[in-house]
Amino acid sequence: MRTHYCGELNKEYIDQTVDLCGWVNRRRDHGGVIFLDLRDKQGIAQIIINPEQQETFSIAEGVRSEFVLRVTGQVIARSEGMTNEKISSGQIEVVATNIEILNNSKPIPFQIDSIDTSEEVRLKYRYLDLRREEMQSKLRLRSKVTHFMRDFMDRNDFLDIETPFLTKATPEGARDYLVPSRTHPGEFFALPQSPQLFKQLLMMSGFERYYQIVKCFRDEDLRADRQPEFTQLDVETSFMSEDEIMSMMEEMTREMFKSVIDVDLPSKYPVISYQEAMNLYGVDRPDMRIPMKMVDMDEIMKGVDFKVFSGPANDNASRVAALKIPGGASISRKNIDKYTKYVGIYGAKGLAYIKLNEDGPSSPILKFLGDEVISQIISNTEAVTGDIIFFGADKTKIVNESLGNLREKIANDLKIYSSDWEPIWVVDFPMFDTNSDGSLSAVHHPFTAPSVSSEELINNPEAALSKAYDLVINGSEIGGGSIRIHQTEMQQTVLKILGINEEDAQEKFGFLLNALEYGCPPHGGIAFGLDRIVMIMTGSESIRDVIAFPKTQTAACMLTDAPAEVPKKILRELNIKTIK
RNA sequence: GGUCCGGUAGCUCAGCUGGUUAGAGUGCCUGCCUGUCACGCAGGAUGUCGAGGGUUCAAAUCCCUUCCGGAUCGCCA
Repeated sequence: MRTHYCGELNKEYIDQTVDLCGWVNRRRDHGGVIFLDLRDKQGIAQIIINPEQQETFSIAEGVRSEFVLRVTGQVIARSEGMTNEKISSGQIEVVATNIEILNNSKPIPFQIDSIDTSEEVRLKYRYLDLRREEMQSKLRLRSKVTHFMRDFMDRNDFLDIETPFLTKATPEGARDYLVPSRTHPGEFFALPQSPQLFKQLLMMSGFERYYQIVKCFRDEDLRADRQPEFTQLDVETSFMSEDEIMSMMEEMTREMFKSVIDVDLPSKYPVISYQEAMNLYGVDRPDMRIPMKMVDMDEIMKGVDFKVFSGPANDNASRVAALKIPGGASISRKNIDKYTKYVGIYGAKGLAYIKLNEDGPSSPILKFLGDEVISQIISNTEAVTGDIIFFGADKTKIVNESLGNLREKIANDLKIYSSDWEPIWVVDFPMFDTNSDGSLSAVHHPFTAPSVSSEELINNPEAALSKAYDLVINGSEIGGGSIRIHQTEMQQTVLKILGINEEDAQEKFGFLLNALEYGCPPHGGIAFGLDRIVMIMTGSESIRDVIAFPKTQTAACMLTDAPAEVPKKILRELNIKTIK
């Protein structure tokens, strides 16, 4: 139907006769001459209709926004002063000799070239929202990313193997999405939270290198960066060490950033331990673009006559830490109140601070600390005039979370970034987390290998570290993986520590335990969050902006109105009775 | 489950210390206009003020409940 795309036309096509197909982006009717901006997937071209072309002109008079047209015309140069720098075809225009209306359009609920439409409306008319150039380019970039991933994995001898969506509920972890079985009354499949066990089984099957770009499902509350169904690049290898896997995945991400958005990531990504990340940045996914670190104040504060600080400083489960903001003395009282409120959501009871003004330090807590302590604080934080120092003093978890998140919030508010792109590996995660009831749960997942022997593990599980690694870019956890347990005894030990008895283990994933006994190779892998990668590459605020048809915060689809009730007859077939 | 913000014309929003017939911009419709590119000018139509209940002589406005959207804590191996 077409010979060219609107967006590709430029001076080189002058005098050519072209057939264009697309949507009417805008119509400008001057009475005697009509301009149409015709839009296709490549861009926009201006069509001009002169009254001499009587038939064409009368068609153009009836054309409205978003009509679908096929336009035949001649490319001509625009005369000086009439070019449009905003569009790629702005040097030329097309004189229409014929217009065919392929379809008309009702007036659309919002303008395609306007961004200020509520997300609610955008999602309801997602097919119109996706016509916007911003959305088109984000999904184009997403396609480039997946294409690059497949190409890289294929070049490195990885096999793309599909795993089931209808599978078995996993122990621990997130809430499962369930699918009723018609043929097994009262029984349910679970949609996979990840293909974890299947990819491990593929290693036991001898494929050695597996990958898949695959949907995962978790029935948990949504966030700006969390959807109930999301996509992973899932990878598993045999006979590769942690270092070998990390270095290969580094190469993958480095080449990907270069090829997709022309960004040069460092030739070697820095590595930080979980413990150090928590101490310095308060989070396990540090944003290394921010040139600020937390400074430990426990030693300095142990003896001060100020219980708010000395209490936590002398308690092993607590800490006192400082966060210096360069140039932060200009932060207003009002904003300090705002930040105090902000850290409150993480449980902090207050936010002490010292401002370093021209005329010396100023702070409501100066009188409690004394000159010597204050000068120690200033020297330890390397603070200078014009800075502000914030303090956290509480349970370690509260201090880390409040100062860690405050660090990111202030950096964003004040635009304190030392660079644009900073990847970092976080390693040496603990194996287990202690629950409120004293029981243990896996930090990564129950198949992650510890970096200690099974004797050491059972003797002191809380202290054991795992062979897990997360890749963090700009404070966003974009990938995580581990070396897996490949020996039955170790796997049983871990399950035992997690409080899963042998019977339960057999019932829940006996297949994996059995498979371990038939020559399971050492193996490990990683999974990348595709949506989050595309988010940071496109600078999107919301994960919904990089997914064609996303769900709202209540996990509903505004377009299709899913989820929906189903006829009683169908429920009966599935042996399901609803309570409500 | 908790906290916070929002819901008024197709869209974006103002109005909210209660008080005449609920406004603006934009879109839409009509007319005029031969160089615009967010064209311009003139005129016109368009509202369950998210829903339900309450207070009141009177509710978009105050109170309660509820639904929807968003941010976030918990949750997310």
